[in-house]
Order: sequence, then C-alpha cells, then structure tokens
Amino acid sequence: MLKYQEIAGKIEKSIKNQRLKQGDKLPSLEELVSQFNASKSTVRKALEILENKGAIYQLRGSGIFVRKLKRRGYIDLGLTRGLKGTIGEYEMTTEVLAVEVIDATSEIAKNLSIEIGDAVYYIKRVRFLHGQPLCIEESYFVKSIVTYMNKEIAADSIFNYLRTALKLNLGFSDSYFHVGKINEEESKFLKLSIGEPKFYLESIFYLATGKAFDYSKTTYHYDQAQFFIQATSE
Amino acid sequence: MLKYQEIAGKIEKSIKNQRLKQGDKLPSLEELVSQFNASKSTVRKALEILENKGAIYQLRGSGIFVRKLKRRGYIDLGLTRGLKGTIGEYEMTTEVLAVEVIDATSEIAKNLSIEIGDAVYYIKRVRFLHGQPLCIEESYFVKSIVTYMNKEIAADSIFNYLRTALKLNLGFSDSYFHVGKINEEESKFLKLSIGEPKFYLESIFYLATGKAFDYSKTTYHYDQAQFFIQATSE
DNA sequence: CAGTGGTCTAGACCACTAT
DNA sequence: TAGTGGTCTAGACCACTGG
Repeated sequence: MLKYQEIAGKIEKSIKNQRLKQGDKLPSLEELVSQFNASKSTVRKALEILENKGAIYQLRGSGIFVRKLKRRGYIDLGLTRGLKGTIGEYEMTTEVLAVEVIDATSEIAKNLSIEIGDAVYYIKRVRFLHGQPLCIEESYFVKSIVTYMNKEIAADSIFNYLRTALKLNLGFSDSYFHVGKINEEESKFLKLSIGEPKFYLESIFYLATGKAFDYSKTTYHYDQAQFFIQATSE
Repeated sequence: MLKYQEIAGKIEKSIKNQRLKQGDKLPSLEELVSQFNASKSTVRKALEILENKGAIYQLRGSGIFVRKLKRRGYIDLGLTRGLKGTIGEYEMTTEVLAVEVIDATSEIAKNLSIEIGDAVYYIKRVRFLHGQPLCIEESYFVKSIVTYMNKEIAADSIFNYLRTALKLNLGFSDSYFHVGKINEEESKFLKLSIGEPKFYLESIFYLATGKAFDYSKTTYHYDQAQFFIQATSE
C-alpha cells in the first residue's frame, strides 16, 4: 500500500468516524504531516485524491474542509467501475441471459479498437434493484484480455473478478449517454410500454495500459435510476 | 500563470498541432523536464492535470500516451462550467424568459444552503442549438454573491461574467440527473408532446470557498442532447 | 501579521515494460 | 538491464484568509 493512499484512506475514515459534515474543518496540513509522519508533498498528494473524489476541498489561507453529497440513492457515473461497485451490493440481483463467445461485428471492433471477427465474450444481463428491473445490459469483453468467463462470474461482479482473479489493472473509461424511447425487446425486460423513456448509456473501459477491454450498452428504467457526478474545477 | 498550468497547456497544444492520435507517444518525462526547464515534480503535476482531464495516460516503464475521445457532439458533464463553456459558443443561442430577484423557497434554500426568504436571482432561459430547442433552464443565484445580473448577461455566458467581471473563483459542482416525461409547460418550449422523454439535470455550483452560489434545473430535449464523461481510476 | 495552503526545486530510490 | 514513470523527502519561498 502506498503511503499517500493509506493517508487518504485514514483521513476519509476519520471523516466518517467523526461524522463530519459539509464545511467542517480538518486538521491543518502541518498537523497532518506530523500526525502521519510524512512529508508535506505526500500528504498533499493524499488530499488531492480526496479533493478529486469530491470528499474535501482546500482553501488557501483558511483550511481543509469536508465536502459532502447532499442526496442519496444516486448512481455515481464519475467512476471507472461496474455497477455493483458504485451502487453497493446489498439490494442488487442479476439475471444472466447470455454468456457466449462471438466474432466482433464492425460496431464492436470499432469501439474496442480490435479487428472485425476477433473473439469477444458477449454477456447479456438484467439487473434488479429491490426486485425491480433496473437495467438491461449487453457487454462485450475482448477475449484475448478477459481470457475466461462464465455465468457464475457474470451473475456476480465482473469487475471484481477482473481485478482480483485476472489481476487486470483498470485504467479509465469513456461514457456516452442520451435519452430515448423503449423498444419492444427492452419493454419486456423492464416492464414498461414501448415508447416510454429510457436512459441509454454506452461505456468503454480501458486497462491502465490504454487498451480497451469492455464495451457495454446499458438501458436503464427511467423511473428506477438516477445518477450523479461530482466535478472539480480545472 | 502558474508554471505547471503553462506546461499543461503547451503539451495539450502540441498534441493538437501535431494531430496526435489515441495511443501516440509523447516525449519522455525526462525530455519534457529539460524542454520546459522545470523540475520533475512540476512536469508531473502538469501531466496529472492532463490525465485527469482525460487527455493522456501514463504508463510506468513505457511512456506517456495520448488519450482521445472517439465521438463528437456530446456535452461534457465532467466540468464545472456553464453550457457555453462546454459546448462551444458558435451554434448556440439563448432566449431569456425571466431575470428577477425573488425570495428563496424552502427547496432553493436547502440546495443553496441559505435561509428561506434570502434574495436570489431567478433566471429562466431556453437555449437553442442550430436553431433547435436544446433545453429549458431555471437558475437561482445567491444574490449576496452574484450581486448584479441583467438580461444581456443572461443572454450571454453567465459563468464567464462571474469569472471575469465579478472575479468569482469557481470551485466544484454536484450534478444529479434522471430521465422523466415532458410536462405541459416544457412541451411548449421544446416543441415536444406531453409524455415524451426528457433528460432532467439539477446542478449545484460552489465557489472555491465552498459556498453554493447557483442552483440550476435543466430539462433537455431528448433527441437533441447527448452527454459524455471521461473517468479515471484511483 | 500569524496561520494556512500552494508552487517549485533537486535528488534519492523504487517499480514496471520492453527487448 | 536500460529506459521510463512513480513515490517520497526536505526545504525555500509564495499567496491568500481572517482576525
């Protein structure tokens, strides 16, 4: 574990433990430096991470303050993670409709920067929140990177499997989304009428090496899903 | 201008000028250090900014590479800016429907962390892209912070005015969004039928000091607007 | 003006990638 | 094993906030 990660984690935990609220003040940089026995730069690196995560903000001449989200129950789109990683595991269930190896179509190949015909895992799932259909998702994983996959894994957290079992280093992601109308197939799975609203999200996930490995298309139930992003200047 | 900002800007410009593509390699850290006459840490700070912006990615032992978005015409939600700042000015026009000072309701007060009855500027606008209605927006600005406002300013870029004329330092923002159905009032402005899909976004913008100054509610035309986010791990 | 965060440097040493 | 990015330190000096 890196020192600055450890420090960031400890600060975050202390915010939780002390139940600090929006605007509450943390110890000064200098104090943190001596408290964690680290150099100023290292502590600042930790604070920068927390700042980018939206957990704190720093104000020159004044101090370091807690930044808290005001609302709950929103899906964080500012993360490079699977759904389970962002929503919390407890109330979510998954129905796996398909796990197959297929040849990449031109659409898949383009988004994953591979060749048409290259092998990809095709996974189709419906996900439920508190038993209500939340979304239907089709994912394509580059088989040369994600070498093995099965229904059990797909029913659980795929991203967790990639990180721990396959030891892949996730890097970054591009997410594109817009609003549309439910088509016939989606209407069945989400229990909606054709033409009702949908939230349509396409994401491309990359390894730390810059290689794309997952292209996912997800249609959300318009009434079940809400999202948030915490942005920071610059 | 800070040194690391200048360096970040120059690197970004050189990516554009040389028309570098996804995966193209930049000079090594060491080269950049000598090229810009800066210390390693300063150059790394610049590179970190570009990494968080989604412009590059760095790979230990290998090099620094260009990360490019694959698609165009999407609105970036990962920014703390007004619409004009993210979408480019050229094709956007604005119709101002209202600029008034009102008393904060409980909803407004809660989101802006002010008292009920405090004075806020209420601004209502419809925005057009290529002459087509893109969205209808209602904004509430804390009057004690945004001390002056008028129709001309509202017709242009409010955020630009805040930065340059009022010299406010923008800090961060929280954005919440979901999908819904158009109501009667929205249907008129967006030229849609009641019940058609809408993308509904609420944003709260904060100064660098942590004080909320703008609460905005925006309803987007489902067919005109698409969005993206570039996320980074860690 | 005291206190606090922000910038920048120079350098030691570590960890990963590619060949 | 050479090359390249990542971590961490110690310290000088700058810039802003608030009493």
